[in-house]
Amino acid sequence: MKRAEKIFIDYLRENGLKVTKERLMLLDELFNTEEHLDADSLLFRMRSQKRRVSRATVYRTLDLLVQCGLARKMRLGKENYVYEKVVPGRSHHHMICTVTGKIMEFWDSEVDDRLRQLCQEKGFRPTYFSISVYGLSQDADGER
Amino acid sequence: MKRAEKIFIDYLRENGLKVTKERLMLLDELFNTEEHLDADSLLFRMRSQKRRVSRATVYRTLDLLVQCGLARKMRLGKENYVYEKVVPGRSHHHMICTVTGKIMEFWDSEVDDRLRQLCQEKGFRPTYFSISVYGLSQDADGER
DNA sequence: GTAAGTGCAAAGTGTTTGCATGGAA
DNA sequence: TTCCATGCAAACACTTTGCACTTAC
Repeated sequence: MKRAEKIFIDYLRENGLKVTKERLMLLDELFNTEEHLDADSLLFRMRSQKRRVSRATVYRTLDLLVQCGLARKMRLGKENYVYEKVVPGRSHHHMICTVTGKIMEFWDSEVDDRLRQLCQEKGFRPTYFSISVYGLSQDADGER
Repeated sequence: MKRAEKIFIDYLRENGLKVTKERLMLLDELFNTEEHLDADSLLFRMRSQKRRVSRATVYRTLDLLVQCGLARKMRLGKENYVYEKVVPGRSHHHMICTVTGKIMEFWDSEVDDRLRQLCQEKGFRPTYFSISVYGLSQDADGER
């Protein structure tokens, strides 16, 4: 069994919740994509594989995945929420191209360390940092 | 006339738009508050001063203010958009307390410089950085 | 006088919820 | 057999839009 699946199942059992095929299918789908997904894209991906779930279940399951730490829920400048799997040791930030919509991930310990230091100076206890850099990716230049 | 008002009026004239009392009142109100406002709070502040405008006009005017660079539109983890005035030389990021909802501003050239450098390495041309640090502010500790 | 702005209410959007039915434990 | 989960549709919260009337220019 995959690591994430174990975490999810343990979480469900510990909380008196049920392990359903819908929940496992959604977990699987989220972890099989590298991209950031919104609820609708996830729903569409499920349907294109004939793994039928309702939109409500998608939202409810994504919530659970966030609660047990397997997913992250964000807004990246769009109107809707996007979700991404959480992989330990793979924390990262985003560069978002305002022309193509493309999202690049990056991470840098120097930035994170400095932010942590600033928090300490202000007496703020950080849970997590969300950095979104908006601008133009290389491939967008031609399209302007 | 205040700097922001001049910018706004110039922008309107240049674009064949009209300078209305509603638009000026809203600009004034936004620039008279230090906080981040959502459309409804702004509407409420206007009403409490008997400066009557409709909700639609609030949204439409905030849009204009964003377009002419006098306001910034963001999501800070909440469901709705918040707006803040843009004051030159006062760019900043946010620390958001997940318990009290309190928002602190901060700015640090070291972080910004490092981010700019990272962008350059990736061939990304940044327009702006949005950093949201979520966590607990000092006054939230007692409430847990 | 004319084009643009306003307020209102209706329509949109993305997300959440109530309820009857279905399914895991 | 007992709750919990699901699917559906209705409800929601916030934002945008169409339209008749008003106002800046």
